[in-house]
Amino acid sequence: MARWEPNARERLERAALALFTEHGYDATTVAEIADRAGLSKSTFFRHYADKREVLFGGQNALADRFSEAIRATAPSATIGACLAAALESAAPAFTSARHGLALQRRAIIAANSELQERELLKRAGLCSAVADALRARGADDTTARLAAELGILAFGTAFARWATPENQQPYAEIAHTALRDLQACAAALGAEPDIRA
Amino acid sequence: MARWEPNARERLERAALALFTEHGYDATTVAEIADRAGLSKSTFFRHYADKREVLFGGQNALADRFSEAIRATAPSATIGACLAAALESAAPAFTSARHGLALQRRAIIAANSELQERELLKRAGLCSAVADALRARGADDTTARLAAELGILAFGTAFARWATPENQQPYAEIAHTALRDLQACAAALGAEPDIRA
DNA sequence: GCCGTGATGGGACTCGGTGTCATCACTTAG
DNA sequence: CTAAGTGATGACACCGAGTCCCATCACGGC
Repeated sequence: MARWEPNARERLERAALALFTEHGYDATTVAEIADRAGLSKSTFFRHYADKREVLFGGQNALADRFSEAIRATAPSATIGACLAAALESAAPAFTSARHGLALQRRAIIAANSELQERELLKRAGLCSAVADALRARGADDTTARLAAELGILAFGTAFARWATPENQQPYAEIAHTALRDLQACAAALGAEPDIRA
Repeated sequence: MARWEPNARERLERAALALFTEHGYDATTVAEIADRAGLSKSTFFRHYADKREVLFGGQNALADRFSEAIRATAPSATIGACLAAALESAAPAFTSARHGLALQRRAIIAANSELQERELLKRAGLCSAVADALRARGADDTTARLAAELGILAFGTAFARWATPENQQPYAEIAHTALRDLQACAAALGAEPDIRA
């Protein structure tokens, strides 16, 4: 595809991660990122719409994975099974090899609210992708939205637990327990006496 | 309190809402907003940390209302009742008198992803406020987080239904049904057979 | 060897956002 | 009544994100 050095995006992401970790997100200039990647500011913005976006390249692929995983489930599968399938489909992105990078990225985002906003937007994107996929299976709107929210909540919990310095457990296991915890919780809340003021 | 014209913030918010509606968010300059409000760019940033923030002044107050409403519930109240109390406490902010402004604001935000990001951040703030309040009542972490997420989801649904041109129903009723719908849904999802891949 | 295509670099420009300093309105002490 | 103090403001300079436009260079096909 690309000519010259074909790894432009990858180089930019590595450079950004390194500089953000070294000097912080705010203190790092787009020009500096581009320089370290051997590119120019113009080229950076040709690859990423935003300075923030350089940290969220993978997030976009996740939405597709989730949708596809749900679309691939048997028509008889329960909604819970669909969510489980979606969360499992993300496993390849969270191997132990990427654990270090995930920690670095997490620390950067935690230190900057601009980046937290972007992460929430990406998460909302995941949410609507899942909800759409569920609706396509025939779930009604409210159920699809709630189930998607639940699924993404479980995903968020699982990811947060996985991306911890002490963690040694593989992502798949963590995701599984997170999902079951939430299911139990939902049952308990749903079983409460009717809500009256 | 303030001297000169004491309505600086209010004037800025009105001016911003008007200009955003007229020319769009992106095409409106902070200097233009300040001009129309009879102030300067410097003063704008003294009142709002951000250009976006001028649309989200009320959101901060909501978090306090929610926390306070939950803290004020009887110790015997169920979690569902706490959520209901929180959502009801927001009613004064959503009177029919403010319906028009809410519609305007909603349209502006819907047209700009920067503003959607900010709204998600504010919503996340509401979420952790509610979760904190529930934890303070003794709820365990997972339950508090899920319940808060559920409550804010219901709030989001209710607000979306309220802030519609055709809507005539008062916010309180809408919030009540949104909450019950979600509770029923949670029960259904929780009652599903155990989640296995 | 020539030309089209596409990735790149460079520079000019706008605007959001920060920081500093002077100014003005109003208050209070004397 | 005046002088000092306080707080909101305005004017200005400055930096960096993001946009636009145009020149350039590498590679493939002819």
